[in-house]
Amino acid sequence: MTAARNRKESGTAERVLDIAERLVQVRGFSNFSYADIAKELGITKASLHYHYPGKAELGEALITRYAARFDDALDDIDRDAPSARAKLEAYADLYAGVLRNERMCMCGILAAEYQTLPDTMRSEVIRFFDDNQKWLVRVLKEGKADGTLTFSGRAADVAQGILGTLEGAMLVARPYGDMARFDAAAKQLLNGLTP
Amino acid sequence: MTAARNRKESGTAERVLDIAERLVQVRGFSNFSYADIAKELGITKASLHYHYPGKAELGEALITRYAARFDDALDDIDRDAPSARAKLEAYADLYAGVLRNERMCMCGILAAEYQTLPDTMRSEVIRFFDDNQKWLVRVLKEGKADGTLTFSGRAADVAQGILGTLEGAMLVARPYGDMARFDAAAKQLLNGLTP
DNA sequence: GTCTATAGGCAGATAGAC
DNA sequence: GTCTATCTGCCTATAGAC
Repeated sequence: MTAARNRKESGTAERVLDIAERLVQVRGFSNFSYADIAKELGITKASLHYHYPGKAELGEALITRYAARFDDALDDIDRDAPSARAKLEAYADLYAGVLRNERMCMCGILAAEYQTLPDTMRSEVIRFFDDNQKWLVRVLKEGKADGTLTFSGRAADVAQGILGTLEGAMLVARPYGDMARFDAAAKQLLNGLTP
Repeated sequence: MTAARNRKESGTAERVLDIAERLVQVRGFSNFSYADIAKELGITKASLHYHYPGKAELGEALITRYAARFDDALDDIDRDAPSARAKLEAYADLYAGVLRNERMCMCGILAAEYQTLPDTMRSEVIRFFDDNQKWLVRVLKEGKADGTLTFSGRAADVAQGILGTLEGAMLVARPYGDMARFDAAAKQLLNGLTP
């Protein structure tokens, strides 16, 4: 692991991901092309195939990086948030931040396209959701312990509910272009988990 | 309005919609083609253009029929359900029935593709959501009156929350192929609204 | 690493015969 | 209404020069 790999080296491969990431989150995976990326980056389509041989490989790289960053964000929350309840708020804020950029959660939009995705991408989408739920389960249990969260039923079910609710809130709020819509949903969700 | 229009006349135009509807709900609007429909129906692509001049017109017809049927289903619920709470359960069951066929709500999947949809389709998607929320607001108010539902905050916000939660639960449950996942989310949602 | 050039396929769409 | 034939454009992908 070189120092360069730890820094934010913006080589071409990384810039390709930056552009493709936005395109996926706005239009969906099957609604952007190598031509779109090439045009924006100022290189040719053929050059893109040097970095990512096919669209499937590009897609895998996109999810991998996205999931890793999300994971880092969850670590940050664990470090900084003073309570389980605060962690959950920060978690909802992650989603809000994505929506504020007029994007959908990458794995949320990929879930909608799931039936047309290559197998490798499917597995990564599922893993993203599973990892999120694992984190949420831990936070829910912490919240029950520290008294900042309350819920009935299995923590795993509640975690799945939280994930689905936030994904759904984004999905529906984005066509309206209405952040308040998402915020209201997030607030209700949190209220339902508050003692 | 002829008798034929009231019956389920399965002329070609209608059968095209049947096939396209399934394709949209499974793959998404931009992931099926006239060729897919033609092949399944046993006619040529060119013939499809006679019934629906372009994909945009086909898309409009799809949403229009879907929304009309959904509206009918809501009327049925209003007629048959004994309480507001029962109406809400029946509403969630509508979604469950779609998911059971391994489909996504049509307007949910179109919401994910929203940025790539023709304007006319966009308006219809929004209208579908608006109509749903209007119905939900009425049911929520009925529930407060008949004592079968409880909630705090504005009914409109709660209605939006319900819609988003169910759409999100479908979105995430479908890749897992797990109905139980959706059912658990729906149950939690209902529990949160039960006195 | 990036280019030009091109292949091969599929998309939505149209003209015109029947 | 449905057909054959065809068009134009975009897609992913590859070969090979620089």
